[in-house]
Amino acid sequence: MAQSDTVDRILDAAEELFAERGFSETSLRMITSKAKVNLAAVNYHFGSKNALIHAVFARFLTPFSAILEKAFDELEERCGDQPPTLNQTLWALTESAVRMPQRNEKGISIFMRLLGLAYTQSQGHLRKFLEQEYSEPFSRFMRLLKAATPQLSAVDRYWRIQFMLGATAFTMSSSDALRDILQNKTGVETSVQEIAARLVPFLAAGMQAEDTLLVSPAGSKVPVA
Amino acid sequence: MAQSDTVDRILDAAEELFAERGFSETSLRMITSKAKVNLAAVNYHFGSKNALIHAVFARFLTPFSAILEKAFDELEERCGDQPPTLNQTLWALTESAVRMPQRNEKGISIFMRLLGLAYTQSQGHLRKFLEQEYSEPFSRFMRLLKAATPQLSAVDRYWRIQFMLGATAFTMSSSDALRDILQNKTGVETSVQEIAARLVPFLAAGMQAEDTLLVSPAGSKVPVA
DNA sequence: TCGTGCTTCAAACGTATGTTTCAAACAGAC
DNA sequence: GTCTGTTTGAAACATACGTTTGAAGCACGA
Repeated sequence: MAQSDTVDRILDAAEELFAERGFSETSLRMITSKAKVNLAAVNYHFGSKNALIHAVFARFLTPFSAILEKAFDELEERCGDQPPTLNQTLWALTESAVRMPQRNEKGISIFMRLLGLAYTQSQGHLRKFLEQEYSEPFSRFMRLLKAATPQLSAVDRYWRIQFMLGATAFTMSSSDALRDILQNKTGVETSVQEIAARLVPFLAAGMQAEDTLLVSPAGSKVPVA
Repeated sequence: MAQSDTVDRILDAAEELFAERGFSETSLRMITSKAKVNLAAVNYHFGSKNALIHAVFARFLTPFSAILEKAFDELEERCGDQPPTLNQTLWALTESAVRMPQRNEKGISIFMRLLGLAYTQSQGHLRKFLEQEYSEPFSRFMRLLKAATPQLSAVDRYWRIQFMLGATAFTMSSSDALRDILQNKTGVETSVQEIAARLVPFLAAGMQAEDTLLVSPAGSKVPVA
């Protein structure tokens, strides 16, 4: 049992339960009983439930952001003086995610769902934690996106990035369920890699859409700055 | 006070608080004190907290699905024998949402956020309720999407619809926060209508993207059926 | 062998939740 | 005015939560 795997068992159970049910809907008692660990162990090892949530994210995000930085380094080096294209940037991101060493087969989709929840559930402490700890790779990604889409206005780009985040987080967060539905309907099996392969062209096309309509087809006025 | 506006005051307060904080994070005591109503009134009028959640959704969705059906009727009539285009279908949806009679200025964004939460927070009872009550307009929308994208394989269409749902639900569910961030950064004000006006072209372009990559640029094999 | 520091354990703490109770207040019909 | 059914009110209920406590268990160097 070496240096007590209690910590890891708690993290594994918490990660899975949080992804399934959300943060407030998951109690420490659920976590500790799934991890086969005493209730007090969470507060002993982590201090509080919020700190446990942070630890779950840190265990994944810290190595991921390192891999991502390296991928961006390589990409920029390969491109020389001209900025990487949108497709290249998006692929660098998804490849980094897919290449992450995974604890189990559900690894990626669990974490995508957690990232989606982090954005969606208004857990103030989590947002603060993520912004403080991982602002650098995030803003670097934003800079690459900006360079890859010089034709967009800042406002257009801002919203389209939100749309991309949404499509990604949402799809990946429910990728298990969506895969199962498709399997039942058509018998088609789908891997996370395939989903990514379908997602990237969708995002790139949306990001580079030409027109932002000024007036809806039905005639209602829609002012756009 | 007619026939006791207690019910409406509860619904108003619940709607707003749910949108701000999510369902489990909002207690009945918060709701009743905001509504200036006795705690027991919720269980008296609605039966349970879950039933209150359903009532909040029903109050908006029932008239909305009626408006939506009418919009689809008109659209199909206008198009005669050929199916409505993708843009027309998406606009029929967003126009219906925007044209809904609103209780106050926050009306739409509150409800968009609630819809996002409904998809995101895994409240089993809510999902069941929505599927049972509003499956018809939803599946009609799916049928229109299918007719509008005959060039897509069933599998491609399936995934791209998920991407659209994700971008929409995610953006709308955090539209307030995203608007505030943009306002702080650039001073630009944004209405829900404007977000929709930016979202629709993004979705349409993504939906009609030409290529589904077979192999990632970095060379990893990504088999696509 | 003993003692020390870290870890586990069962139990309890205080607080907050959704729900129930039952009496008081109320409205409208007779 | 009185009766009847509906709505409100204050209080309590049982349960679940995150957290704390203090004793027991354990590993390991002196």
